[in-house]
Amino acid sequence: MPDQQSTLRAHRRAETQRAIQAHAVRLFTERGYDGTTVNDVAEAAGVSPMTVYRHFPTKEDLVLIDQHAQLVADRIAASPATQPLVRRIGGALIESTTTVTGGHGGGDLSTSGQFLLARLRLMISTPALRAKHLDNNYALQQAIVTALGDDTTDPDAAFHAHAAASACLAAMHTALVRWAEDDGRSELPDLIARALTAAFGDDAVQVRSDAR
Amino acid sequence: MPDQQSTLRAHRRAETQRAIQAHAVRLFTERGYDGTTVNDVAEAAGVSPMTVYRHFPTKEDLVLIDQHAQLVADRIAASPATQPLVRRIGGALIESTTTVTGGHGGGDLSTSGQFLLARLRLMISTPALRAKHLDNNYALQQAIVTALGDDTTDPDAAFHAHAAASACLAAMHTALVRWAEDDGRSELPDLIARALTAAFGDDAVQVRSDAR
DNA sequence: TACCAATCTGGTAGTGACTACCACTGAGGT
DNA sequence: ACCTCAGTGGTAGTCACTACCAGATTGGTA
Repeated sequence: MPDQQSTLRAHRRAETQRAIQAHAVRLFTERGYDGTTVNDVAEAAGVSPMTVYRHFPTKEDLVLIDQHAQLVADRIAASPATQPLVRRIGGALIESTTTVTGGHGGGDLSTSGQFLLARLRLMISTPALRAKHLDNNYALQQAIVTALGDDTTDPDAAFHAHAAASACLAAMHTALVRWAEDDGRSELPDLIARALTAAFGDDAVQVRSDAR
Repeated sequence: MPDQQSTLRAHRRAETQRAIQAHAVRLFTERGYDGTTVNDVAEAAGVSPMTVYRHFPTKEDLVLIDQHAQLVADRIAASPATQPLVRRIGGALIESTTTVTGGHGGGDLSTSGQFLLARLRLMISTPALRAKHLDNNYALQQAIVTALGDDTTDPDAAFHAHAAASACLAAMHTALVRWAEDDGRSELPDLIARALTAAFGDDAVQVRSDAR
């Protein structure tokens, strides 16, 4: 069965994709996003401009592509439906972020953490990237509402879910900005929890083990 | 003094700007945003493509430009600093929206209301417009935090303000989407109030005179 | 082993948004 | 009447992105 149908092919594809993205983020950081053409990225990665477009539909996706959304949606669907919306969503955001950043202990970041930080800085400072990233967050909001699984027939319930999800994601974005300003020195999950608390009040976030 | 320095000139400038935008929104609605070129808009408005770019820096701005942000910032600055953040911000959003939509009584919309609705529909359905609109909301968030006037030296206070502002704006955006889905039949200020309540709880929105 | 099919890659020639750079016109104030 | 300058238009160019087509490599098959 074609599950891992051609490991070699898939692996090579993933590898060139990773290489292109790495060169892109490096060049964007060095020369600026607008000061770097897609041709520059292709040349640096040793491929043709065509190949870049095959792996990344747009120039923005060279920075923005990740699989965070799927992670969050899965956590949402797995959360107990008895809790209030904001807590379900906020909890999923915090947990999935913990997975991504890895439970490193406060100090310096791993290589992947530095890469994430570089991408985040570009997202925040470059208007085109920031705009598309916010739109991706909007798509994530739709996914979250779907994953909540509450009855979609009641328009009021759907409205409630959308309002809660959008507000939670906005708070998370605020935490991401703060994290980038701190150069990743703080614990991102803690920052998200604090942002949620700041927006919704103390009862919005579940009591945690308080590892601070 | 050059306050109203050349009424005729300023008036003509504002008039062509308005005409270009009207034709743009009409064409985008008829043929789709991506299916309409800036040249098409220029031709329909009877000006050269150059002139369009003089008045609107980007194609997206043909739909997005408005002065809502200034209205909100003014209201924020005028709000009493004693109230909680979410209430100050939410109140300003509701009040400024009431100003924009005009206190019409439930039924059909004025011409300007229809125009606003058409623009909003484009913003929601067109990815490029949606992304830039969300980024404009992000800029508004910065403006709101500044207008709050709380001491900017304390990073924690600033973080709190950003989290609250972003969450409020997200809730408002949810209300805007719902309003567009209702074809503007509901009262937008009421929808915003409901979205804020859905996200933050009953105590987030001030009790209103209930003019319904 | 020879063959087929699908995928990966590269090239060419566009379209369309947007940006210099320059020239013309007409309104406002002296 | 003259000067200034904002407003407008034209040309040529850059760059993101998209068909359309062609060669190469890999995986499975007769």
